[in-house]
Amino acid sequence: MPVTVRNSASSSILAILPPVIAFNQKGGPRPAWPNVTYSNPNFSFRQASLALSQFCGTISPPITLRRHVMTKTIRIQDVAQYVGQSVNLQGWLYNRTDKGKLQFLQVRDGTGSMQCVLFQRDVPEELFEAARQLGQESSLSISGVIRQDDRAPGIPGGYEMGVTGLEIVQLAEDYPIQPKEHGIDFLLDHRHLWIRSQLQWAVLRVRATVIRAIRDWLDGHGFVNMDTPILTPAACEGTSTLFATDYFGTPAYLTQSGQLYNEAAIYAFGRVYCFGPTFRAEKSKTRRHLTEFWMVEPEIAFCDLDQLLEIEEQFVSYIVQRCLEERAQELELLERDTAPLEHVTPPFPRLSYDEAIEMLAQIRQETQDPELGAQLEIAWGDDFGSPHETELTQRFDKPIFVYGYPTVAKAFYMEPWPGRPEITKSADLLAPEGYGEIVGGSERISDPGLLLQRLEEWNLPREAFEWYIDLRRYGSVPHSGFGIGVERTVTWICGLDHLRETILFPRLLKRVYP
RNA sequence: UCCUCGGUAGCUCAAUUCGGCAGAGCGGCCGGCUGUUAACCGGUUGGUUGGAGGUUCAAGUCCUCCCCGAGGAGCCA
Repeated sequence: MPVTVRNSASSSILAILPPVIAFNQKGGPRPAWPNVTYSNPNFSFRQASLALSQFCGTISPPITLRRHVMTKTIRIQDVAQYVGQSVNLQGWLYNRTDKGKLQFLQVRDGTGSMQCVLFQRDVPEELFEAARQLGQESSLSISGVIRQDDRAPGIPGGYEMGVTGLEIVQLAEDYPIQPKEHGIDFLLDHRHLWIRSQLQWAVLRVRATVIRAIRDWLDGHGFVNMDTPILTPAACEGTSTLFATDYFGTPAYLTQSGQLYNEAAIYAFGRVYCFGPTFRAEKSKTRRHLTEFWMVEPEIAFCDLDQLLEIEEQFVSYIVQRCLEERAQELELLERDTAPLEHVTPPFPRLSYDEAIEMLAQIRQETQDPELGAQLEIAWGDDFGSPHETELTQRFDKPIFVYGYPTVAKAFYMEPWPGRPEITKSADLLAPEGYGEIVGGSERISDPGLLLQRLEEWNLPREAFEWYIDLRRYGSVPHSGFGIGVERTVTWICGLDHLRETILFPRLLKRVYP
C-alpha cells in the first residue's frame, strides 16, 4: 500500500512510497524524524521502523534511528516517570564533557536539562564519534534508557540517560555564549541566544507564572478582562512623555495606561482589568525602567481606598505564593532566598505619607553616611525617589503601603482625603528588600464638579475629557483601581538587581535590538 | 540632561608609582583521560588596543575632540 510522507511543518509531500520512508536530502542535515508524519493511518509504526532502519543504513554518519520511531518522546520535566524505560528526547546541547572513552552531554529541551552519558564500550563507534562532533547548541534527537543517579546534574537533576541512539538535526558551530560570565552589553546584543541560558530560562518561567497567577486571581474574584486601546488620541495626563505615531496624518500615542478607559468599563461590568504593554518615552536610565513594559490595571466600582488595599494585599500575596509553589526549582537556580517571600501574606503594614516623611527624617539623623543623608533629603510634598523607597522598605519584612500622598505630587483624578484637601486617597505598594514601588493605586474622583475643577487646575483640555466627565454624570459611584508592573514584580520575586532580564526582549533607553 | 566608570583576541580580563617587545584564562583546533559538574592535562590558533588628531626617539598608557556602553541621579501616577 503506497504511503505519503509529509513534512509536518510545511505539509509538503516529501515522497509517495511503498512502505519506505523518504527524507529531504540536500546535502544538509536531514529533518528530525518526528517532523515527518504519515498521511496514511494504516501504515504501522512497526513497518515504518523497519523501512527506516534499512534506509538509514545508507546515510553517513550512520545513526540508529529505529528507536526514534519505537520509543516515546518525553519531556525532561517528566523524566522521573520513565526510570528504566527507553525513551527519546528532542533538544539542544547545552554543554559537553569529553573524558576520552566517556562523554557527558547536557541536553536542554525547553522544560529542563538532563545529562546523557555515552560509554565508548557500550555504544557503536559511529555513534560515539558522531557525539564528539557536537558543538554547543547543536539540535538533536537522542534516545536511551533513563536511570536515577544522584551525580547527574540538570533540571530537575538526579536522572540521566544511557544513550543508545542519536540523530543530529543540526550541527551548531562557534556558539557565541559560553556557560561562563559575560558582559551585559554582549549578552543584550545576543538576547535571542541568551534566553537559552539557565538563569534567563528560569526568570522567564517565573514571569509566565506571575502572569498566570495574576489572571487566575482576578478571573476568580469577579474581574472581567477588558483590554483597553494601545493607540490613544492625546497625552491625557500631560506630564508623561509618550511615543508618538502617525495615525493617518494625525498624531496618536502609544498608551501609558488603560485606567481611564477602564473607569468607563466598570459601569458596564463592575470589576474589570486590562493587561497589556505600556509605553513610556521618558529618558530613564535605571534598573527600574523599561520604555515598553507590561502592566495590569484592575478597576473596581463601589470601592474605596481601604477596600482597595485589602484587594491589593490579597492579590499580591497570591502571586508570590503561587511562584513559591510552582517555581521553587527556578527560584533555587536563581539562588533566591525564599524566606522573605514566605512572609508575604496579608495584612501588609500601612504607613501614611506623613509618617514616612518622619521616618526618613529620623533615618537621615541616625545615618553615619553623609552621602546617604544627602540622598534622603526630602521636603513634604515631594514624591519619593528610589533612595527613599529603598530605605523605607528595608525596615519591614513585608511589602508596605504608603498612603495619603500630597495632591501636588499625584495625578489629577485622585479623590482628596476627607478633611485634608492637600493629600489624596492614594497608596503605593513598596516591595521589601529595597525593591520599591511595584503597585500604584488610588480612589478616583467621583464628583463631576470636583473633576472639572481639577482639569482646570491642571490645565487639561476639557474637550478631550468630556467622555470621562460623563462617567461622573450618569450613575457615578466611589471607585478605585491600581496598576501593577509585571517586570518590577518579577524582578522582586526573582531577587534580581535589574528588571531588563524579566522580559523577553527588553526595550531600554539605548536599545531596541534585537 | 548631569555625575561616575568603562571600551585591549570570538568571550572575560591583565599589561607595574613615572610611556619602553601585546599577555593570560575560556572558546575553537590537535592530542590524552571511564563519572564530569563552567571537568582536567599538554600543544596550537587567535590583535586596525572604539574612532580621528596631537605630544614623543617610542603611546594600550599622556593631551584634545568625537562615538558607543554601563551604573547612579533627574525624569517617571
